[in-house]
Amino acid sequence: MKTIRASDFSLKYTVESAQPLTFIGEIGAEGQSVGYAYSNGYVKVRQAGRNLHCEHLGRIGGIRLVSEIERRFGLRDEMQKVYGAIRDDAFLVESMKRYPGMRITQNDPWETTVCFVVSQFNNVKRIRLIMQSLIQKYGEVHEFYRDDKKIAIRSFPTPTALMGPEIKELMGCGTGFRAKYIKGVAQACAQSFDLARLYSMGYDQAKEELISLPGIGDKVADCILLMGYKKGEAFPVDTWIKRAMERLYFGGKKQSIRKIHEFAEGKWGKYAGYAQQYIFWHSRSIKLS
DNA sequence: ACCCAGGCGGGCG
DNA sequence: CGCCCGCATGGG
Repeated sequence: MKTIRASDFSLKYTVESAQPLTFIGEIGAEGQSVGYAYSNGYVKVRQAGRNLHCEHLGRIGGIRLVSEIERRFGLRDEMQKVYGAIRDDAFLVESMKRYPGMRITQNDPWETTVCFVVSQFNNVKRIRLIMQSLIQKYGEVHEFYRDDKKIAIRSFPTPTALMGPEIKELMGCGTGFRAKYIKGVAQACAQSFDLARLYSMGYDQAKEELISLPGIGDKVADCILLMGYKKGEAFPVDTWIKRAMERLYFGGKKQSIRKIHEFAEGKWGKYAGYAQQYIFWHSRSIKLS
């Protein structure tokens, strides 16, 4: 068990706000406990005020626990700079007031890719169900012992595990018409496409690479770049963001996705991803229409 | 019954 | 480019 001190951080808002949706267990009313499976291990994090209590079972990729938690939950982001950069609008100020400490997480690129391929033309609750269903059906089981109690955890299925099944079979997990994309992306990532290569690429090039994969377009690519690779200039434009941006900055007039990208890049630069997250979660919660 | 959900691919002008 | 359509599935 390790304890990390963290200010300007809310585990609850961070995990609830529809970022990659594969955590284990529920966020309670207190909001303060969450578990994640790793390729051969399990991490549990609980927040009590400014203290973040972390424990792990098994390995977590050979990385130090504290360092991994800091990286994953965005604890190294300088929130005062973030807030300063996006505080130029009443809507954003209100969102920051409602969800203080909501951070952009950084998740496994492969898991993030599948998550946002599944997200297209779908809703948050069902995305969570589908991801859990894929894990249950195709994830590898790992067993750990704590206090003589056996704990079994399934990790997220590898590309190889998801390229094998027939499309019909993948649809059994509720993936619908996205099954063919999942299979296609899995095949590419298992054989020729190296997701790890994108870490060192610039935003534009990495985005172009991702869009070459089946089922990944402008919006899904931005989600992967933001929440898988932590490229801060990524600005995913979904239906909520498009509506909100048109209303907030274009007098309610319809805009093309490209126009919205240009505006966001000019206004927020490398903090655009954070602006997006605060606009997205707030407009969704108040059902801005 | 109808509408929508963190879109994408393909076809058209 | 921009526009339009179909697409699986489940919940309001």
